[in-house]
Amino acid sequence: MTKTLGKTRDKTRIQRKNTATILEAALDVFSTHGFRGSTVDQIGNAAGLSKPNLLYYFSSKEAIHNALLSGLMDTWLDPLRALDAQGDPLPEILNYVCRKLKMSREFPRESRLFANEIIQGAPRIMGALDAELRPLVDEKCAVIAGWIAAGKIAPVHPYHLMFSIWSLTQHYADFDVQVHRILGQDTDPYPEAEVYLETLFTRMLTPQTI
Amino acid sequence: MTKTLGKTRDKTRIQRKNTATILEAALDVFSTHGFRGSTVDQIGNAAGLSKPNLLYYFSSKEAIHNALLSGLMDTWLDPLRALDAQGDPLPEILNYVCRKLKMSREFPRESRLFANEIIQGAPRIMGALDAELRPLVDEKCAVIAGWIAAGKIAPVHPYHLMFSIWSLTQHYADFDVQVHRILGQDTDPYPEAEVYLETLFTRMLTPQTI
DNA sequence: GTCTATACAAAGATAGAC
DNA sequence: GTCTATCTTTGTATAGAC
Repeated sequence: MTKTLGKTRDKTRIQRKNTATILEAALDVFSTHGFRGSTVDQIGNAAGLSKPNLLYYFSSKEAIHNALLSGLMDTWLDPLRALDAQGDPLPEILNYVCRKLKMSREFPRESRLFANEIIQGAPRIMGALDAELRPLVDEKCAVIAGWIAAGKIAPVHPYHLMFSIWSLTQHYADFDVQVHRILGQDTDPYPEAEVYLETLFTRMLTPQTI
Repeated sequence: MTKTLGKTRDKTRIQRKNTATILEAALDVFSTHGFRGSTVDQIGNAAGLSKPNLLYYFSSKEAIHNALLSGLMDTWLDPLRALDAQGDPLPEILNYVCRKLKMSREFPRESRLFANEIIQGAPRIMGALDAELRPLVDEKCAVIAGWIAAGKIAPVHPYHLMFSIWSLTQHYADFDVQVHRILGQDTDPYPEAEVYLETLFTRMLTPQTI
């Protein structure tokens, strides 16, 4: 609102910074407690801002949640988009598994945010599932079906293969607490998980030449 | 409080019926919205009882939730308890997978209740994880390690094998909405899931004789 | 045992001063 | 842009009539 470019850019910089801080804090809170289980106060505290100030940047609690979700689906699908129909079938799939596992490791909160949303009936991302997820999955499953038909990998149900990759990799983010209760608090499960999953998919997908 | 056995039993019968109705309704609501996302009103409506009447049977919202959780862990571990160290290794594991998948099919709400709890940090069942889940898992993983050492099944990390069984089977209950969005609303995913999982674990665990 | 009415606390959102 | 104070709604739980 001020006239000078300098001040305008200052404002924008603060806004950007606070917006980012809020989203960061909100990710923490929403991913742990779910949408209805989270309060604006909690998010404010986590962000170091007062409740009214927080609502100066976002018009409502739901607006914050939407901002998080709207960016999420895109990022979430990146590893699958990178699956290359022209590549070597088995390595392509193993690399996809690897990328997905890396996402769980690096973005566990995003994974839990997504999981919370799906478990609770996906009320806010049902549209994105139909518009973005399903078409991409259909496309990539067709690729996999092609590889199977060509005898490049062993025959399996492409869609359930997809489900298995998701569930196996996301488990380490979503059920993190349980994994650590079993393996011990100080254990990093990811290195062994990577070995395990590579073994699993290699054995399952290697064509039987007998 | 009445003197005659008849009336006393009548009361008890009503109490049992209403208690069961409430728990049934609460399972519906809690498994969908999580603890903090659920309201006593919702549960009351689902149970066909007024809010105060519901609180006549359970002292608080948390008491209802506790009643559900306390029974859950035991049921949840039954399929794993049945894993028999004396049995044939591969069929034993495949049967465990099968029982676990059947649990997802028959008790999807219980699965989601559990998933909600774990994702949100397991505040109310951390104790049960340490006291019941971990010892049982340790025991059964030792059995599996024995089978591997004896060359009865191919070498894999026993604990990650366990995680993979859980994640693959529970996925069909917890991410039910997503599965149906991908496969179509009217598709029953379980028959093909069973074939897929049997194939997966057979290929992974069959010892390589080469 | 079940209801209506209500107390009480928590949470979302706004007003208005600074 | 940020705060204090406040309004309003919603939600947990209880009081007390029937």
